[in-house]
Amino acid sequence: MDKILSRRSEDYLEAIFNIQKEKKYARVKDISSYLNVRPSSVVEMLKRLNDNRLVTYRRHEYVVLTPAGEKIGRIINDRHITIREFLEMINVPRRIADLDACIIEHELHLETIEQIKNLVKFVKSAPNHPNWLKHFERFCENGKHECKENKKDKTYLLSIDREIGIKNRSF
Amino acid sequence: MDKILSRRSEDYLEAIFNIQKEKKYARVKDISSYLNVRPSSVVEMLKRLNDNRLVTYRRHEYVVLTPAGEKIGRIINDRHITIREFLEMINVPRRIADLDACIIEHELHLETIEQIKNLVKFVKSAPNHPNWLKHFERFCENGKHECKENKKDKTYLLSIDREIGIKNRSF
DNA sequence: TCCACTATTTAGGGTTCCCAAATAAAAATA
DNA sequence: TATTTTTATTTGGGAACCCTAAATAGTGGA
Repeated sequence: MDKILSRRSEDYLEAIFNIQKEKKYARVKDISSYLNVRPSSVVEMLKRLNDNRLVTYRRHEYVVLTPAGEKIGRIINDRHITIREFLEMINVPRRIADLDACIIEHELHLETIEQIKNLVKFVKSAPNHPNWLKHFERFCENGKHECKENKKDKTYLLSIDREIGIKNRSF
Repeated sequence: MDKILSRRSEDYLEAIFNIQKEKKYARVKDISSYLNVRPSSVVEMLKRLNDNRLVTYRRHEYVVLTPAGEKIGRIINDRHITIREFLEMINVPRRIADLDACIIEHELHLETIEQIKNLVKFVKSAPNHPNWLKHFERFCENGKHECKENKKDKTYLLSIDREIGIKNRSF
């Protein structure tokens, strides 16, 4: 399942996907203003996407995603959200997180996205979630772990070692 | 400090940077084989980079990075390493981590890279570093945190809360 | 019907990269 | 040094992608 589509095509699909969430189907004008390009550019792209069976497009009528197109639109959108969430989680400012998500949503291998998704879930669902983040924030500020090497840590660590089956920890 | 260079130009700078680490200066042939392109393509690019004062290039002589070019080459390479480290840390297979790093090393905002770098440092230097990773691995496998809600955890969490100044935790 | 809005076609442009073939220069070797 | 081999450069072209302005055509509401 190699990369067929240009990233720009994916942008269009994502745009249509998002527009469709609001209004049964997208019009050229909608897409044009969503992506900040001229209508003629949209029409050109729609033809391409239509040829690739990613949208159903008939002149002067409507544009809707085919199942294949919707799948891609959804995936790209999902990646966007995942990446943005991850970046925000590690304190990248929202605006930048969003911009960077726009870029890399197109580029990453499945495995990579999957792991980022896992990481986000991991941190979010951790029993000490808000804590982890606070901890990280402090680390960003002063480069140090704040609760290093005290007794309770060791107790805790050893208790986990036991749980997950590590035998010898060298502190 | 906006983006001037194409990602491909950055690839060339990174290539030259890496070649220079071995052999005072890079030759057309070296770059050509490093990037898997024909010599004529290299020459063309070298001219462009020379015009932009990113390399010093005289025909039939040598190619070296200018300070400006070296700075970029180093930055891109550094990003590559950072991103790859991050991806490997979250269990993306090495090959894929490397490929994806190749792509996104060009694209991200400074702030984003900075935070990824911080994250890697944070995890690596954590007192319970290998543990964190093991923990994450398990989570990837079964989607659950393995040491949830036991007493020792709570003790640990509260101890950290105290340290970083959180008042009321709702378990 | 006529206007205003939207969509489409046409024709063209720009960027970025790449390559093959011919040529030229440099290096190696006889 | 002369010749061969290796490397570099120039020239000319091309493909992929995306975008636009201007002219034209279609659609729906007043």
